[in-house]
Amino acid sequence: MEPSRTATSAPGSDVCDDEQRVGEIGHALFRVARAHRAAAGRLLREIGLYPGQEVMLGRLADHGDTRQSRLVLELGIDPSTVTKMLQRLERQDLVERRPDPVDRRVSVVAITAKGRDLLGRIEDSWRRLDEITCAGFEDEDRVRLAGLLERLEHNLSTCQE
Amino acid sequence: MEPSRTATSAPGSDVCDDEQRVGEIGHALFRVARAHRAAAGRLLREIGLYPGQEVMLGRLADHGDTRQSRLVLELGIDPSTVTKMLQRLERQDLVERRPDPVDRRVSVVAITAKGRDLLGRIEDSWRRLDEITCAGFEDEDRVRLAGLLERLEHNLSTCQE
DNA sequence: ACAATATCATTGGCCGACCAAATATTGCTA
DNA sequence: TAGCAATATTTGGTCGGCCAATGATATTGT
Repeated sequence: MEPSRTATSAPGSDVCDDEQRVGEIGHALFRVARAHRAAAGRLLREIGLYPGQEVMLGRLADHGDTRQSRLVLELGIDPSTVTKMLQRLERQDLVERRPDPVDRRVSVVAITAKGRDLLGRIEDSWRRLDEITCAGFEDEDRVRLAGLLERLEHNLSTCQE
Repeated sequence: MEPSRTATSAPGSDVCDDEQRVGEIGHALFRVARAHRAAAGRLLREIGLYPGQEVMLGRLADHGDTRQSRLVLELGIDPSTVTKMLQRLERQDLVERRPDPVDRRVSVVAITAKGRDLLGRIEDSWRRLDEITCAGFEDEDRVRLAGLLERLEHNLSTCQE
């Protein structure tokens, strides 16, 4: 979503500084997000993955067997997205799913050895991506940006509930 | 793309501060981007649009008749994405396309009156989104964030070329 | 004048992401 | 104990986004 420039110059109303800046952050965030995701996509494609899949694998590697409903909560994505992503990762033998012995509604997910073998390369990919993304940034810049992003994320997750 | 925590604790190597922070910005950016786009999606759905479409309409409103190849360059998205988005907007009578009288390879795009009627509501949507996204931000915060995002975008667009 | 190259847009395919609806199962309450 | 609510997952559909390939047209070089 990006602001239209015509919108802020409605007939008969002066464009003050506040109005001029509305949408500016959203505008910039949208463009950065798209470019970041595209760059991630290019790097991940080198190891046969798509953006988002590496997050899933990393999380499964960290936490071991996990039920899908927990993945939905902790990754913050739609249940159907989790199902389809896992189906694709399963097809590539990177994860395995099995029914819960106690609760037959539940699927439990685990990373496979093949999936685990990718973790090193995944780490290399996002390291390279961050080197690109934050080129020229001092530690102070990174800390400041991380703080601002955290506040944005908090604002956006609050509105979602 | 998000860093795996296991990755930074390789056997036999101490985890220093630098390593700990690798991927952190990318990690945060990924989550903020997703939440921001999801929130944009919800707001835009109220007026029958999808994220990205409002950028297209805004741009066409600002610049009048535009060839598709120029849209590709200025919006920074794939030609096939532009084609398909315009096809959907055309189906909704929000844009119209016609062949260039001089160069038969070229399609020229313009916003329709119906599309133009949406601009006010588009402006309302991104205004509301920015209010949510930047809740609690002082002007200084906004300026600082805008500057940092601009640097990120520049880094990411440089790597793409 | 013709061949080679470049440009423009489209198609097919895949993916993550969401929304809506459906199905199966479990838990809770009267 | 039965009925209902809640939970878990899946399916179908849509969209933006990219990659690869293709066809039509224009430009450039010989």
